[in-house]
Amino acid sequence: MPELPEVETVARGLRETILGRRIVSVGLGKTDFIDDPVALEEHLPGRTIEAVERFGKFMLLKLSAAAPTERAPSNGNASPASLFVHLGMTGQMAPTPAALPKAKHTHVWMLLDDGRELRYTDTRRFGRIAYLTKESLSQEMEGQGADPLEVTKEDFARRIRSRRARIKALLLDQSVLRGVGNIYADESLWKAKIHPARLGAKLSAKEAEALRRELQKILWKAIALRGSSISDFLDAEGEPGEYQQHHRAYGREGKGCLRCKTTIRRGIVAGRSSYYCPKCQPGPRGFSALPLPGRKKKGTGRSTRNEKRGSARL
DNA sequence: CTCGATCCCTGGACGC
DNA sequence: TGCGTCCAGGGATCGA
Repeated sequence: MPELPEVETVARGLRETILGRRIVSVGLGKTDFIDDPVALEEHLPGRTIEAVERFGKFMLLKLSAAAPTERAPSNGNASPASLFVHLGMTGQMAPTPAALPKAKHTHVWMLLDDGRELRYTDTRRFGRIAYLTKESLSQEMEGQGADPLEVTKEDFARRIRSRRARIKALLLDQSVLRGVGNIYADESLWKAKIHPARLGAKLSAKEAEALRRELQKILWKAIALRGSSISDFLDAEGEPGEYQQHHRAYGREGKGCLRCKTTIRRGIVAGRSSYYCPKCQPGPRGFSALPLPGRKKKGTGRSTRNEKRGSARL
């Protein structure tokens, strides 16, 4: 699940390896999840990758204006443009020698002028890749929330404490903050001792500021460790990150809290699994955790279908 | 405004 | 060994 630190890691890797390269041609595999695959074939060839930027959870490969020669004298290719890349859950983007066989689920490959191919693979196809003009780019950008690495105390408090949604939902909402996903939301809430199901408006100014600080510290540290590799995240060099070894809450259901030894529990907040310490992070009234995936003992031992709704209404 | 439900998609884990 | 089911989750969308 590439979140901000993982996407930043990929972007840094791409900056080291593909800047200045020209795209020669584009090949397409399965394209049913791509908005406009033809635009990739039409508008990418001939352009140089001049910059790689990260914005929240997505990347922008900034492209030069295409040379106005050949059979495209001067159509839409005359202006700079961008290649938008969102890795979704399982997306990977990496340059590979063109001679090497393509990995399964390689959906887009861009032949570069040095004989490598910039390949986009995405097992589950939750990602997104699109050619954007200046206009469609600015349309993408509007509605994006604050950069969590840069957001000020005042701005963060305003975005959180004025809202009646659960804090977890707010952290995940890309129009509030761009780049935070399930892992770093849970990690920062644990560190700041705030229960994921609490309402944004119910956080004190002090709590909101603690959350902002911990979130920033965690994100910077995760970037330094090249992100978390929990399922299949690999950076542009095909290397996993290391931050998963530092998770304090995420994925630790049933294990002891690293501060107080209380058993870490899991509940559903904002439709997502949320891991928290019931003692360090006191929950709002009525919130109940999912039953621990326990031993099967009496009867069937199978938990029933409706037990899984461990969320709770406030 | 906020919520849950549903869909998209594949692979890994698990029960039998 | 194999089959069925559940689950992971970012984001869009729809109805309550």
